[in-house]
Amino acid sequence: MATTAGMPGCSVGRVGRYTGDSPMIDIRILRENPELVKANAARRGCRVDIDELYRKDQEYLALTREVEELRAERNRLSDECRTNPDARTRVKELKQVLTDKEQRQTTLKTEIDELLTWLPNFLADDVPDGTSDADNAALRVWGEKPSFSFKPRDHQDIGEQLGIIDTARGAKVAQRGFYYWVGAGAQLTNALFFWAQKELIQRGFTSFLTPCAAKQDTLFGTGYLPFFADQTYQIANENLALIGTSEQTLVGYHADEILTAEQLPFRYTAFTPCFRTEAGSWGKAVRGIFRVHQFHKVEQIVFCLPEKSPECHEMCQANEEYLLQQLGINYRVVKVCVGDMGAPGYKKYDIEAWFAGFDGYREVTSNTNLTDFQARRLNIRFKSEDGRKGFVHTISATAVTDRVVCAILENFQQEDGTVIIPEVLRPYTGFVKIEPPRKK
RNA sequence: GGAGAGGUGGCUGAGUGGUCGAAAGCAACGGUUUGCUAAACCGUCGUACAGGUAACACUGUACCGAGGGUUCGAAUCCCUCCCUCUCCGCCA
Repeated sequence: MATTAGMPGCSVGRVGRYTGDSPMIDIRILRENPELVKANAARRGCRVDIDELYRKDQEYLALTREVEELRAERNRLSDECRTNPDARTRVKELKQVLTDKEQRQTTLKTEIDELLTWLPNFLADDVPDGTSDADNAALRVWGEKPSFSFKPRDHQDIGEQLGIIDTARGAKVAQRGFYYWVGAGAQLTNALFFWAQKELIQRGFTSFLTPCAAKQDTLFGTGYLPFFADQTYQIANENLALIGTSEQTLVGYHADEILTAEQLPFRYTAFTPCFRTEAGSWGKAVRGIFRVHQFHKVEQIVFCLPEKSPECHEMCQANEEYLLQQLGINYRVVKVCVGDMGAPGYKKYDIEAWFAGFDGYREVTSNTNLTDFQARRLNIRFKSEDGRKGFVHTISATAVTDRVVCAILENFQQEDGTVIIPEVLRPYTGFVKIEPPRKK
């Protein structure tokens, strides 16, 4: 997805839980090395004026020192009032000066926070330059493309012919962009999701069923606000949105908590629907159910110590690839370039599976190391026995989605119109192939 | 949806205008005693930011759900909001 990062001034209202206590990025980096922040923002297409931010922060710092001194004086005088009534008049005078400065301080803080809200995460050294998915760096390919003695159909055609995908009724009942899995299709999809969770649980993941709605603070904390505000379905009359991914509810799970360092990493998985408005994506990949308003996903989330996040990122990647390998789906791994990565990301891999009907590779999963970006916003810290403290790092990775089912349909279709079920899923489907409905 | 109760430090729980960043207990940490464990006793024990230090120490400010108000001074009084819990009703 193309990034829309960096739209300062595009107000999303009073968004987020951020009250100024946990900077979006470590504000000390801005203070000590504004050029670094500036270069990063520039590379990521973030339009926040870092010079302006720096100036405001400096003014804020100086003003804060003044205000604190004045308050100290006020507190001393207040105390004196108990024995010396004359002090009252002096305090009153002082208060006027103080109030003016405090108001300026509040204004500055608000402005600074608004700017900080839009600052993107830093980038890993090896993130490729580029502006779109065309610039992603191919890393490796696994498996072979299936060969066909006929022209393979895409999942839309297959789904219709087998009667297992119903987009027409999805549109009738909900809207275009919603769909039904029907019969063997629903069974196959359920099988995939159940199997994927089972595999992850065997690798130390804890299984979750999470809320499918989350409040603004949670979306803000996970970085979906303000950066992807137009992607979320807001629930009318509620401070709630439908989740765009269980990442939001799984990472938010530990908001405002201090995790025991020795117990990390925490590995979580959940299966949820994911709701996205896909505003601004009209005309892109509309065929089939590749880009829809509701899809389903088994997610991997990791909370870990900062120095472990690259390792955990690779661990999630290995899990994703393992699942596709077990399914026998040919795929390639790409390292996502700057322009194709969301603002919260530090480093991201996508997996693109082969889609025989589409005759090309298409994104099925993604895996992002967010470093401390979410942890700062959500105030998720760790503490170790030796007293070390800090913000944890989080990894957010797909395990499987409906798109993987689509890849199965396209890659394992047969000339007779049936689809062969990958072996690992057969214990969960109870059948080895999907056959067309009998003609009456 | 109807009725009520309440939000204080890791937990329990005092605290109705200053000496309260906050009693007490528990938990935790350090120590003494002990053949070991337990117990007992002594001590330490919130967070963030700014200043300060080689690093500690230390100093200041803020924080008792959130925001605003009254006051020289607010955990404490007033207003608004949020949240949680209990009971009743309905219900997968």
